[in-house]
Amino acid sequence: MKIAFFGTPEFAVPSLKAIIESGHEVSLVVAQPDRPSGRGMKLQVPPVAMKAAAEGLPLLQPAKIRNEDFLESVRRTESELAVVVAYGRLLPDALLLVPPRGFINVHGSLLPRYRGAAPIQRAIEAGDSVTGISIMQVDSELDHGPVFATESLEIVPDERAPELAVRLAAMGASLLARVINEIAEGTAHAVEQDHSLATVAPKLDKKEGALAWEWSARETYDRFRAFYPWPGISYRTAAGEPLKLTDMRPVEGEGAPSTILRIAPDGVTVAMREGALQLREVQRPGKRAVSAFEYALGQRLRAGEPFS
RNA sequence: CGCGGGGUGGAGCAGUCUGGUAGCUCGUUGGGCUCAUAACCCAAAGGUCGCAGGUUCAAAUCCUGCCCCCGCAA
Repeated sequence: MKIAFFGTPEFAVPSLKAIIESGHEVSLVVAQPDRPSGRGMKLQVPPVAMKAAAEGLPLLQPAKIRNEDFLESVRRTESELAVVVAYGRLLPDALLLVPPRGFINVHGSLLPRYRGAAPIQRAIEAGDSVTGISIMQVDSELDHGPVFATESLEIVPDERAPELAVRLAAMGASLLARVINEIAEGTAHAVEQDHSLATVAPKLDKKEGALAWEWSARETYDRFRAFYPWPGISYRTAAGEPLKLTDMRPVEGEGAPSTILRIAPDGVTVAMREGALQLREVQRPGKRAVSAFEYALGQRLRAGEPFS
């Protein structure tokens, strides 16, 4: 089959690779445009675009996909099927109608749970111990179409979003390859989602990473794992300066929230609403990340006083 | 030319605005005490204050250029 591929970040690369290796023809790769980012605002090439270039595949990085020019260039590929994995934009209905077999999507959750932009992070944030991959037919509503296949994956206790994303991306790629073959053979079967069970996983917002002392140690740690490395968990010190908490773990302990229970080389333990957090590494703006112990030394923090 | 912060004994920081004997906590070494998980007491060693140039009687501190590290934003 001729297959068009829509995707942008690292998460989508294994799926693209799986299609290439499946022997089907990748007729076109579409990724978001190169965007300035990072210090100095240098132009960054999305991982999928890099992979496409390295494989010598036809590549488009349109700024707008809601126009006739773009639709026409997809039509010209005469693709039978299109695959979308974390492309980063909603696809217009007119585009969905172009390939005869439509679009299928690799989604990082067990649908109908966690529809939306950040399924992996939201599963970790919620403290879930299991998540998974769903391969579904794209329809005009967000992550709403019938599901061809799912596979679940255990979230290991201390796992952070990037590690889980890597494992899910690999799993998604092999499940995708299987579904594509079933579609090619005509044996694929999609089941409508139970929409009454649907939940939404909105994209992460920077503000969500602002630590509140009313959080329990457990909640904080789950958020930390979900929001790592971005937006991360940060705290505003008494001096009004933001402090990123770049490594932590929940520990036993109790006290008035924000009280420093212990300062030791392996970390600074601070009481939360429930339980305590051992802060292991922190980072001040403009500074490199240092162990929480070193931070405490430099800031002259003392056990028994509030953390700042 | 996107905005901004920082480079001070081994570590983390203060001191820079208002030039004039280099300071704090920790670590290290030696000694005492000892049940000591950073945090018992005493003492000591250890610094070309990122690099180069300039201003000045005098520069960590003011000016210029360069190198390195990092945050924001996306």
